[in-house]
Amino acid sequence: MPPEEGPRDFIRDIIDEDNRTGRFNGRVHTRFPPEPNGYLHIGHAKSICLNFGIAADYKGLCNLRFDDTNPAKEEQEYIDSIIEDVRWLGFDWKDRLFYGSDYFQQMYDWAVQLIGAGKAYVDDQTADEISNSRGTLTLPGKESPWRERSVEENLRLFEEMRDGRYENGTKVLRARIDMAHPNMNMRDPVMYRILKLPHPHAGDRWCIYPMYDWAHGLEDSIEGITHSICTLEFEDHRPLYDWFLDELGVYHPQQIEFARLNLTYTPMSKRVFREMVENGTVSGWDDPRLPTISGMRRRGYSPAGIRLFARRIGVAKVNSTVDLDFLEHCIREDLNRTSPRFMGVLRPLRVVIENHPEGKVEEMEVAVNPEDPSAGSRKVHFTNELLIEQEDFMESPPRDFFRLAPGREVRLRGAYLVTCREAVKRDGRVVELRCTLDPATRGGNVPDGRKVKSTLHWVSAAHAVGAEIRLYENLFTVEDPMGQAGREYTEFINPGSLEVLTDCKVEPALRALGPLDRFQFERLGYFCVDPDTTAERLVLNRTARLKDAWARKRDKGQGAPQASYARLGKEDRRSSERGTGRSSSP
RNA sequence: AGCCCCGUGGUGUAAUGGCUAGCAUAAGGGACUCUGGAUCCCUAGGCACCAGUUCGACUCUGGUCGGGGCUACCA
Repeated sequence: MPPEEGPRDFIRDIIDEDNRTGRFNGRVHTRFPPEPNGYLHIGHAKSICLNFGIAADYKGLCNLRFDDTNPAKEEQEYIDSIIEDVRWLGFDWKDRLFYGSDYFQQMYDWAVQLIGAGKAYVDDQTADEISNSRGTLTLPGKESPWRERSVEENLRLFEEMRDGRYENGTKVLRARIDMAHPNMNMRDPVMYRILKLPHPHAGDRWCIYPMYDWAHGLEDSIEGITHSICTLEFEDHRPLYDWFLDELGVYHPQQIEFARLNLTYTPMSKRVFREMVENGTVSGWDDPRLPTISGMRRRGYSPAGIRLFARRIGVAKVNSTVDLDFLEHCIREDLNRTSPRFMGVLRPLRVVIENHPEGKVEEMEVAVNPEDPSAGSRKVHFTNELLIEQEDFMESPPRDFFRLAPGREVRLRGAYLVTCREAVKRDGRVVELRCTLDPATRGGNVPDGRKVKSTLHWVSAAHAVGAEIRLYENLFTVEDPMGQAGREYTEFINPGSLEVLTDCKVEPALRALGPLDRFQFERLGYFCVDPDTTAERLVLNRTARLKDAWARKRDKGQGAPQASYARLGKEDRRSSERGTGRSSSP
């Protein structure tokens, strides 16, 4: 990993101070500790980049550790996907892939130690009784009738719990702290529950499992973590994190909390993703509309773009919401400098070049990436029958429309300047353009220096290959679908979040690309090859549109101030309203 | 109501008692361009409020107002 230096933040300040005082002897050791109960998303990516990024900045280490203490929710499938996703993001934990469940024996021994010190006890109350006796935010809780059991009895009972002598829910081990504590987390929290369930990593060795609060600090301690970075909702848990470590007298990392990522138009919850996957709103955890890592990968987002985003948003303790546009901006920034260019036509319009002999094929040399001369050039075939974008032609254009119109001259990218002589119509619809080219402008160069207002992308009808192209829009119609008072997020699902175009025509060179390969269709946006692609069918995903000043100007003129080119798909909608024919099947 | 955390342009962030409050993005304008892309330039826009400490406060203290979190045998 390159250093990728970012702005300062309060966490690095804390680390600097610790280094200055020698608190951890100059060590910096973080960890990313997901629970394998779902797929990772952009919010996790922020945490991953933070933890691995800090380790890199300070020449320290960062572990990947599964916080797998609840076999009722965890699965191997998730373990596998998390490993794949973190690696894809570009991070390397070397030989430090750990599982909290590998420490269960040590945790058990420590629990015994706490019981021995009179700091933990076995409680026979039911879950309801425990909950009801916890008190409220303002009222103290009531002590359990089992709170004063002898150390010997607690030891025996705990051992019997471990040995499977009791059924689920009949007993728990609790820390003996203070049922009147103003911090609810300190009111004798549960440390172990009985769960007669096999564990995806530990197998069937255990039937009691530790709770998060008990386990997490111990995992950090065992691994020698210096700075245990987590999200804000664990702030109230820190006193407990500290209490366990102090009572045990073991190595004590510093927990630091930061604000989790919120994105406009984007729920960030495994629960919501799961529901959308299960009820078919999206096709799976890797649906390109989802902000899961796997979804973004399939959408065509690049690891470097995501890392750039994570670095730029910074980290703080204020709850905040980042504009989804900013994520797209960062993705575009990376894709712009790395993507090879191709031409492809989403909604084809036939163009016949009248003064170019039928059957004559010219090979044009076009740059692969104007941003990167070292990428070289490619060849595209030019013939007398071409395909251009329907929306690049208007029969009676407004003054600020720069593209093709009857009598207008434009450049065909890398080919010739052409002039539209006639628009052939059928049933009132423009179905073909008759154009002539200026032979002096071969390659797109203009020897006499005359200016044309625009350059269009095109493909040779005879050479182009068909493709299915999937266009994505925001999954939701409002910035905060979860925060709409009294209404369900399901009411705000965007029915137009996916549009499938099946009659697209693209450069044949795209055939050579493999699954997930990213590229730019000039003037259209960034795309990638969907894994659904087969030998017969090329399937492409639109990752993001290019910025489109014309679409913005046009939409503004039509009095649609909120219509962002990036959001509402005005462009697509309008072209179908115009009746130029939408070659899509919904 | 008790405990904890947090308030800097529209949005995301920087400043560590001392230059004109910086950067990014979004917005408006312009230049340039074989992508109406990219790039470059310009403009507008902010320290929640009130006291106090200090030569000097975004920064320290107190209060007010506002926002968030916490009552799982989840993490």
